[in-house]
Amino acid sequence: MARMAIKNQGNAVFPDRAAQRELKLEALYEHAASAFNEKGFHGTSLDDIAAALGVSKPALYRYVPNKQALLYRLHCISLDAAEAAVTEGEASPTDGVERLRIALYLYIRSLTASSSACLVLMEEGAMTGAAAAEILSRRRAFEGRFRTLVSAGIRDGSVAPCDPKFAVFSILGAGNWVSRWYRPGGTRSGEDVARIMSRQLVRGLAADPSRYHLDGDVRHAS
Amino acid sequence: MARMAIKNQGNAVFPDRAAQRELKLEALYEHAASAFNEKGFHGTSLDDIAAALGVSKPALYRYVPNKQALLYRLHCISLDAAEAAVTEGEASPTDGVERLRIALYLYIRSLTASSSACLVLMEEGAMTGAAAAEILSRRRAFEGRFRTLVSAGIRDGSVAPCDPKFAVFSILGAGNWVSRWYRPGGTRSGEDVARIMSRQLVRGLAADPSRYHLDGDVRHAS
DNA sequence: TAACCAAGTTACTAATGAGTAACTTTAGCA
DNA sequence: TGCTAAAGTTACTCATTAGTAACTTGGTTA
Repeated sequence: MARMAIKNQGNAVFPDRAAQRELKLEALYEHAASAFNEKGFHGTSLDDIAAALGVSKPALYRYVPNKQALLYRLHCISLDAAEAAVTEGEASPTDGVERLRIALYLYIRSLTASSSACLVLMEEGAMTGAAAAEILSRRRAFEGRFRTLVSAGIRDGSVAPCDPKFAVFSILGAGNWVSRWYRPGGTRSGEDVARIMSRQLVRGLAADPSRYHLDGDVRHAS
Repeated sequence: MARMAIKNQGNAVFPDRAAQRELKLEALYEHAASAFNEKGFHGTSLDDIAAALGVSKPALYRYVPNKQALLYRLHCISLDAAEAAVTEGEASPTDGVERLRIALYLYIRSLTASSSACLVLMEEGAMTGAAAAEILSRRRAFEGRFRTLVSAGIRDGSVAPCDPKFAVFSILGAGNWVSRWYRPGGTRSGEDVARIMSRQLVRGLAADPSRYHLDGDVRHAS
């Protein structure tokens, strides 16, 4: 058995095993997230997920303590990406409306990049206990930062006066909806989708909409 | 068998009973729809719904043949309202962008008017068999009519050149999201919400966005 | 009054699905 | 080579839940 593997000594511990495990964990997250999105949390059984991964249900318990915890992890992944997007938007050295567009662009792009980041459309009541409260509060804080971006844009004159609450509901709602219809491998990349939609949506709020052209995005407009 | 019911002749048929039944059926639809929206189809048990209505589960089977059929009925109610909205928009004697705005306004208003009309955010895989195909195809046709409105607007010059597919995904996505956060009894009526959002969203697509002012909608923009 | 039927009840069944126990196999390592 | 633990298996348990059967009650009609 020459699976001797000199690997263990110097640097990595169980180099293969750990890497394999990481890959499988990611595959689990991807499959679980897309199944939850399509069939809902309660509509997806662990047997379904296990079968899709080619293992038996108890094998999943080596990776995740239980179904609720799996859902919680997925929501965290999703929120991490969302928060990173808005953070980068906030930090951009430009005016209010552009910061808003950048945050929205990055957020939509994150939704198209991986199913794991797509739990936004999920039924809200699926999570229970303290975890539910935590996720809900992060989600609200995320929306709050978008509202602040809108308010700042109104103050600096780059966003037309409007009610930030509804403005954010509009643009984030449209963004969230992407996870419903976007599937990788279509004619448009995730970046394309994010660019087109973020422009279109922010154009509706801009004090000077002419800054945002849609022309470049025309397809079959006869 | 003279239960041809002489009662039947004059005016009302089983005046009390039938009216009661109708009311209870509507209450069932409302409760079921809002429960499905919050907790998902599979996350909502018939026992839950029955308890909320103050009856026992088997009583529901006097009103609906089974759980799938209940879901189907709710989707039909939802689609009836949606189709009525787009039909009225199409028939409005104005230009393309305004027809689009009117259709969107009526659609959003329908979502705020009753939980029964709100199944849009539901997990798609919940319905099975021929019914699923029928609902999906009606939903697609509905979206297609919106795309046609956008294309017509581009042709008559009232809508800025853009990809109708993404334009419709944006505005309907934002509209659908309303069913997630809107609850009757807030500071804004369903009509308010529909008016504000439809204006804002269509402004992003209009060839001349200055037609759509957001100013009237300002609230706490500090 | 008697018959009837709508509307509801309690008590069940059959299936599904989350989670556990106990066993097997294989990879890594001294 | 032999030890160890990770990774996975089959076989269960227990709770939940869609749907059914059989019975009770009360209003409506002849």
